[in-house]
Amino acid sequence: MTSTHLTIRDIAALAKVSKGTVSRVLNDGPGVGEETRKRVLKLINDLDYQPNAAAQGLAAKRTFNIGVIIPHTGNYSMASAYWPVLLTAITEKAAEKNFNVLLSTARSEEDVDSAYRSILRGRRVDGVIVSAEQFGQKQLAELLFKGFPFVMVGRSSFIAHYFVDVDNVGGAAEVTKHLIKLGHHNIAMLAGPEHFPSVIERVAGYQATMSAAGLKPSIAHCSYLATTASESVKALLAQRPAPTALFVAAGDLATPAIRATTELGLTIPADLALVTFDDHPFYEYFSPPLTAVSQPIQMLGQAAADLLFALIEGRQPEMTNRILPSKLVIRRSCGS
Amino acid sequence: MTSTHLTIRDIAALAKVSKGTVSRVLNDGPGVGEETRKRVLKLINDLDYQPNAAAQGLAAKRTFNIGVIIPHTGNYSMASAYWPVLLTAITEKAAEKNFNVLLSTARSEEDVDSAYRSILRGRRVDGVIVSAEQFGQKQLAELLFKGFPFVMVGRSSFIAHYFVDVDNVGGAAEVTKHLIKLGHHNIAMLAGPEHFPSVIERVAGYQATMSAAGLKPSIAHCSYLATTASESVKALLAQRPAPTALFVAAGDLATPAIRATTELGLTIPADLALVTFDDHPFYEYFSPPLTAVSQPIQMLGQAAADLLFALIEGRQPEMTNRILPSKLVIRRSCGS
DNA sequence: ATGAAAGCGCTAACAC
DNA sequence: GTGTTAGCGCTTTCAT
Repeated sequence: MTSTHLTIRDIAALAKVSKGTVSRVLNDGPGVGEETRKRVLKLINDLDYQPNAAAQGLAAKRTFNIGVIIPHTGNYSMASAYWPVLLTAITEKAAEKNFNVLLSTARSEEDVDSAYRSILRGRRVDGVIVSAEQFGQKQLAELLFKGFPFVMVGRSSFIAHYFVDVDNVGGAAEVTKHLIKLGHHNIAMLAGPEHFPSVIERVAGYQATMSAAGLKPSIAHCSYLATTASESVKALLAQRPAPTALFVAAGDLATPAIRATTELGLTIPADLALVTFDDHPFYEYFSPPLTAVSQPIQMLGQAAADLLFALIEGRQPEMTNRILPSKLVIRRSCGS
Repeated sequence: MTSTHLTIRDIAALAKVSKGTVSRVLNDGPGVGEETRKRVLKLINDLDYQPNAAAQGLAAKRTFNIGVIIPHTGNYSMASAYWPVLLTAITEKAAEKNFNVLLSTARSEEDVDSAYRSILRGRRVDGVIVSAEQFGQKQLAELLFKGFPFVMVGRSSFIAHYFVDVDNVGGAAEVTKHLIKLGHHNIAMLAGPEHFPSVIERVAGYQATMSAAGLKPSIAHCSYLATTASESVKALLAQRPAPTALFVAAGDLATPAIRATTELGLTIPADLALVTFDDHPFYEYFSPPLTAVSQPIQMLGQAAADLLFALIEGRQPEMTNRILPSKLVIRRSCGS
């Protein structure tokens, strides 16, 4: 940036007013005559003047940036449309408010911490949207303690705060009911890591529905790594009587599960009905097309951003959270 | 943020040195005694002090942020793994350098302009990575004129500058050769909008290979909208003699093309061999599994970031661009 | 309604 | 090697 930039001084001089007045115009503040306001505004537009963000931030103690911290367990999860869509929705909401989005991808607990330090401690953002499951308890507690605006996507198990989430219990229950209605009695569930809230909720929805139908639940937990997922599926399917249906309760687990069934020589849906959580535009083209629980990802992002901006602007949100309904998209893998 | 923050003053006072010395320590500058450096560093660590980014930015004229402007033509392109993977690669490279990533998603020319204004004119970033195809000519020219560090992902047709790109010509040629080797003579190509450099290059690779083999090229251009893509495919396949192979030269066009063939009652690969550009982890599970040109997306992101940081740090990059090879991933849709 | 002036928390000369 | 000081470009009292 060699060229000398326009500053508020320049505008003030050209408009023959003080910097203070220009600042008032800039911030739509009161106490400026209609006459002068117009004159200053015209100058700003004509010269394409943009205030220096750092200077504004330093003086006014706000950055007009929001932070978004997203986890990515390996490259694989990038195959999912979840994060990109969420991020886009958030970015668009932010743009409406003239906010920018500062992104941090966190691969590990360590990354989470460094993201936290760099973004939050350096006061680069006015608020932050975080993934509950991956964000450390310690950092979360500090945010809460400091009263720093933040909202979680997905509820946290250890902290009560603002969050948005899909109705995991309802979604899982719907899947289970559908499978039962199709005549299945032995319905197995492949779930993610045990302590994750979303996992706990999906398990709860499944278990409650199974019990209500007098059926015996059968659950395997696994990490989000493809190999452990495949192993878990094989273990589930080795049980006797063999499950005739499999509920894959996490998006990243769908293809590993399919691979495992293929390796086992099973055909979907003839030998095994399969339903997965979190839909994807490509599932329609799978062999067979995948029945999936569609999450309102875009709405989750918008809701998270709305909540955050309410917090940032000091408005007390009416609700401390938003639980959005999922929708079961029935294709062929469940055998209907 | 109610709690009062630690500043450089506090550290200076506690260490019984001046702010200047603390600043030197902070920036690994010379002229600080080993003794004092240690003492200050310990204080910084113990108190978990983080300098205020706005103040640093204002004083030093650098932000430690880089901007990334990504286009998204509708929600659909978010199904592709392209942007998420690119973004992740960039973010990780940035994290290594202790830079943050400021994200702008641009849906339209208008968005591009507002992203530009807000990010660049406000001097919120030290450099920017942009998608050539979507970034306006005017803004690009201004960046160049000002000597502002930026690199493009995908080459621009109207501006010569630093960029990274996949070998579009080579990738398209490889696809075409493969199809010819499989015995096809009537190979049609579905390409994106005519004026996009990536499209032009892929068309060139296809045409050259067809001509060299004495075959007649047959190309349909379409927008990235699913409906126009489907129509173009139908038009291509209505030609006589009918094409026996279809080269879909853009990732976003693959599923619309498949849908069109299905609607036409054609079976892949029996009636029509199909190959697409830009691979996706899910293609393996399609019916039939899709043969695709895999782009080194992660490496593109890393290369772009490397180039940008060289520019930001004032090092003259050895190369003005990086063209990375693609890889043809053969599955069943091409009939091999 | 407007101007003047005091910072915001840093960096970078420049002294010593 | 270390302290002092003058800004960086804004916002925000406080006068007028």
